[in-house]
Amino acid sequence: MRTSAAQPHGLPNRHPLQTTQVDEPMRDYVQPIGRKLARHYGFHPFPGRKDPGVVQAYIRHYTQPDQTVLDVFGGGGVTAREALILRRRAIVMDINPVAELVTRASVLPVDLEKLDSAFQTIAREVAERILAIDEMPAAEIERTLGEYDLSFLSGEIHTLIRRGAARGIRHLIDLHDPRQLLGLLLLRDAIRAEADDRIRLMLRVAFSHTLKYATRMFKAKRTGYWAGDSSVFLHFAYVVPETLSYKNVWLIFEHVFANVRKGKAEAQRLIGDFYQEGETFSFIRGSALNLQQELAARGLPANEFADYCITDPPYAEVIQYPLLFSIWYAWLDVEAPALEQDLTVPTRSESARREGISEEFVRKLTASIGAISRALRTGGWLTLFYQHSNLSYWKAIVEGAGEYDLRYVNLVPQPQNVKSFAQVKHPFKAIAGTLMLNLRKLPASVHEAIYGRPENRILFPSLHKFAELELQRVIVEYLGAPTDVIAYHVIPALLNPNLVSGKVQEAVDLIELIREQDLEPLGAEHVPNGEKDLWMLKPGVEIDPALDFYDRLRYHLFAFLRRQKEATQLELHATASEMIASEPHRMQTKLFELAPLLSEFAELQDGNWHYSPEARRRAVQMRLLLARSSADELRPVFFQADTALLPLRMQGLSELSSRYSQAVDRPLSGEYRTLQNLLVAVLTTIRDRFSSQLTSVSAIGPLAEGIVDLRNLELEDLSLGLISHSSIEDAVQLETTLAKEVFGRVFLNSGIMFTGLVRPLEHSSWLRTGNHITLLGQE
DNA sequence: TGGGAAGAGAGGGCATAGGT
DNA sequence: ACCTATGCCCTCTCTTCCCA
Repeated sequence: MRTSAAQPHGLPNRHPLQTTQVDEPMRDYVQPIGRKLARHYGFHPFPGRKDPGVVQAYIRHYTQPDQTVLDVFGGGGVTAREALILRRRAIVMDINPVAELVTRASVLPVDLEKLDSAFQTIAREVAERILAIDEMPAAEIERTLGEYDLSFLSGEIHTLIRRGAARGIRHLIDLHDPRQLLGLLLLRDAIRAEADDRIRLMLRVAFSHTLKYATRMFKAKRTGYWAGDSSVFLHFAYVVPETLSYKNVWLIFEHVFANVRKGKAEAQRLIGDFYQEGETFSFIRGSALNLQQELAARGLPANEFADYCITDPPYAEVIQYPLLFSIWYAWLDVEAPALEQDLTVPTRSESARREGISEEFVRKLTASIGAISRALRTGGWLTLFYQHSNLSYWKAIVEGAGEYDLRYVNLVPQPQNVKSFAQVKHPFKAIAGTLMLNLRKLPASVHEAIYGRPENRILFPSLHKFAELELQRVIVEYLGAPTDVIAYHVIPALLNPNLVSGKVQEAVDLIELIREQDLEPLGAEHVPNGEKDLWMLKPGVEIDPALDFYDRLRYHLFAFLRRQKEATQLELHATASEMIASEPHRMQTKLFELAPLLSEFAELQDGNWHYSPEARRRAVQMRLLLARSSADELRPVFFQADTALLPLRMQGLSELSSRYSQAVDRPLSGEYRTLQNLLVAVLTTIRDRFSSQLTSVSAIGPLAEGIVDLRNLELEDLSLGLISHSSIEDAVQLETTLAKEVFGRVFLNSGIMFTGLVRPLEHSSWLRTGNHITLLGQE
């Protein structure tokens, strides 16, 4: 046991580094906000976009305004935009010149009136001529094309991105129908004539966006004029469908320009005058491998300048970015980046595939992480998006990072709002989201003092380790777990990140193996009142420190009390102290009462705590309702409640909880969590504001009858038990207030449109008829 | 060992309804 | 007229699995 007698009261100081960074990593997933922001979606179809809500939440958590956020694989520029909007300085890097074009264009201040008049000028110049191409005889098109220098499209398309029907296509010029080609040339020259650099930049973004529709790779759908997609974004390859989906270049440009303008206006409104080139924003075109050199060449500080880095590295050869963008490089007349400087390795050799990991890629990725580490201040965080089924890369990243003082802290599974058709088709097998890898730049000793992890320990070097952690998480979070709960939680977790590729039996065997090693049932003599037996961790098993500290402490006390059946306050304090002492950095948090933790599985009688299966059941149901949701901040509010009304509310909530867990199986799971969070917010607010007037909150109507589509949740579905001497007038008044204040407030806070909830008058008439409100499970 | 079947993969956009 | 949420639709290549 570690002690720190040198410090007063035996409490160690905060770790010796005076950093401005938070010690706590992000621990929970973020509610994705999807594609509704015009500044990200519609502005440019740059592939690999990340959910802006996730990026926002991470930047907010890890930084303060005016601190510096770094992204060395900037891509479409989400990090840059969100950082500036949040008033953080952004330094963004990418090797791809198109990434620079899109990112710069989205954050630069642009005079929108000038932009509009520039568009009008171009329209006057070429709109009619481009529209007339559709009526032009083929021979005349050929003759006109002959006047242009088309050598910029003579480049050969790499075989790695040429697929299927596109095998008949060899050069970039083959990708266009002659009419598209002529239209694009006219448009390009008109844009080139624009004198204002920033306006021209915006027009070039619209032009590059136009390229998505103006190639033979675009396949239109039967419905709608713009419906369809280009194979570049659909398959990350050049695929040409059998039938040509031709659209006139001017009509495309007009359509696309409107979207670009809309996204620009939105970003500009939010960034305002915070943008200052070189001051609050820098874009560095170059390879992440050369971060320090590129910064130094621009007279920028190269080391220890960034407070936080969030980035989404390419993963090996999944997408061949340097090859995929060749059509943009040609049309935008920008220099293609050198292949050897790119991280992705353009190879598909059989041997590389069998080995499952490309050494060259790992070497480059590790070097990039080294460059990030040098750029970070000590104590700074690095968040990596990890979306790859091959765990070898994961291991390589974590091991490699340690060499640069970047140490693994934790990992958060992050669901995405946007579901691929693969996910819709195979909800339990396809990758359901991203893993967020949080690392921190700290010397090993400090890192261990804070996070209690030996530096050489890799969290998930194997499937076995992953399964072990998931199993521990279920047992620790839910205070022991019966067999079926283990199966229902751990197996999907194993299947979800695609670690076992549908090999359910293998996962089951693995769980069985771990169970034999690490778990034990407590035995019938310890199970009171016919309670289902719970699997517990064997006493010697070390609980993974990546799990939440309070969860672990609560579990520790739970396991102790379940063995002892009853214990004095003193014994429990001794047990807790022993565990806290093994993690001295925890002592700095203010001394807390054990009672709230204990009350989740025990009752106080005659000065002794007695194990109570009923208390555990209630607590677990609450945790299931609140578990792993962004409503985490609400959790303490619930458990702090010290009023006689709590049991009744718990009853209603428990029932709701079980209804909702049935609803999870329905194809709603995307919306399910949002609505669950919403409901928790509603109920919490009701509790906070109206507890003096209410005796209970429970579910009625469709909610009480069975599985219900949560999207149809309405005020009537919540039953409010009024104190007995309330008059009807009081009730109506209360409802009106609820509808206006509670649901209105939920709308404001969560940003979720839920106007259907506000129907006070109808609900009032329901009350006036003298109906009794039925509490669930009672008369 | 060969052949066939099935699985899986860096999402995205338009149409529509219903609201403001 | 405009905004927002929701519904629905869309690919082809390559690997792995299964069975003869």
